Amino acid sequence: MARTLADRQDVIPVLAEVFRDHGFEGASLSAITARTGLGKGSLYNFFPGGKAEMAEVVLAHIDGWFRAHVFEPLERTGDGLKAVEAMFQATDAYFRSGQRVCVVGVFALGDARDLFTEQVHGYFAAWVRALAGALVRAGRDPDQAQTQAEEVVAGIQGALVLSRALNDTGVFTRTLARLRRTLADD
Amino acid sequence: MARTLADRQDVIPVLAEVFRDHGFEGASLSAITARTGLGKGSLYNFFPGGKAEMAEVVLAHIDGWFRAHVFEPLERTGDGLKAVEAMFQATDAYFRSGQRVCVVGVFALGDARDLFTEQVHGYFAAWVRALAGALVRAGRDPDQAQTQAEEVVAGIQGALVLSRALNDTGVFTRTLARLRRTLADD
DNA sequence: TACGTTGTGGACCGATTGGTACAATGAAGC
DNA sequence: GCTTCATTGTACCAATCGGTCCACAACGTA
Repeated sequence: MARTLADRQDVIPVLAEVFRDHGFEGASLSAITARTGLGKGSLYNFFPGGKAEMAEVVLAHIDGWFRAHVFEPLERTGDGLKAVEAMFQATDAYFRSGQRVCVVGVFALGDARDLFTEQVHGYFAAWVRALAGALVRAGRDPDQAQTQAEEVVAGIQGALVLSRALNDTGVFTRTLARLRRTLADD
Repeated sequence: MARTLADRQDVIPVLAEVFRDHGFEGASLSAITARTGLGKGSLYNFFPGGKAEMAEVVLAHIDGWFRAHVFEPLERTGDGLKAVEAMFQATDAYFRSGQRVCVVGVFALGDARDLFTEQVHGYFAAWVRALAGALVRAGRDPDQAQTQAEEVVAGIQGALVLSRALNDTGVFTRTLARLRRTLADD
């Protein structure tokens, strides 16, 4: 029979979408096979640790994307407010204006949190910390920066839950607009 | 052997906690049996429609609690700001200051949303609508009321996600305090 | 061209799933 | 006290789960 020749790196974003759509438990190997086109021999060849390793790799991939596009720009852009604006743009793009949910958030609310405690914690802690740092560089005092960072990250997560529950991506868009204004005011 | 004699109404809150902790798919019948102490004969006697009916009953039960303690007080209390404050107190109590997550939010992010679309949508739509109504009675113009209601409900959901991810219920408490201030200002 | 290595797909495995069937037990009524 | 009915627990079912194993095919090298 004709065979797929695949590359591990190419599989990871597809895997991410399966976990995003279905959660950790809902993402069965048959759902993964259907979406990736790869049989178990290939999947276990790329990910000898099985499904848990697939999820770990997906979390690391997402963490890497956010590190490159959100956390490090927040940490390194001199102009704090510019950094924050870039964060909003990257986040809006990543979540496709509310059309896709946050895998880490999905994992946080389920049994997967117990399996991937450090990755889930680390992702959110890094985001809050990086954003607080940018706000401090924008002139906020540290306590206020921490409070606003928490508000923004929680606000984004909540908007994703509500958007999906109400089937209305406008909720996400309006929330980002409001959070932008919140941070612009001083 | 000794048998449990159970009442359907008593089982529902216990079922709710299983779905809250594990999500819809993660809540296997064996997990439900372990937590409720009931075998399948009893579970299927109470819930002939099986697991989907158990989840429906749980969602209806939660909806009923929120209707009684949150949505209707928001709709019926003449003093809009008093109603809002009561909502915050009830919500804080229900989520035990961030120690327990929102079943409906958990379902919203997973495959269960597709099974329980109307219940998930209805719960959040009712909450936003009731809160917006109270804010209008408190003197906000309707657009502002709607925006603030969305902000609060999304904020609560986001705080639950972040609290659980960071294993820090302080996030929830601080978020409620901030949302209270947001609504108190005019 | 032949042989060895690597990657693939899917059959098969034991375990668990949601659900069904039914025997046993307890309660209620006569 | 006996009979009937309701509730219970669990054996059993087919299906699916995550994972293992292996035959086969393709590719690379001598």
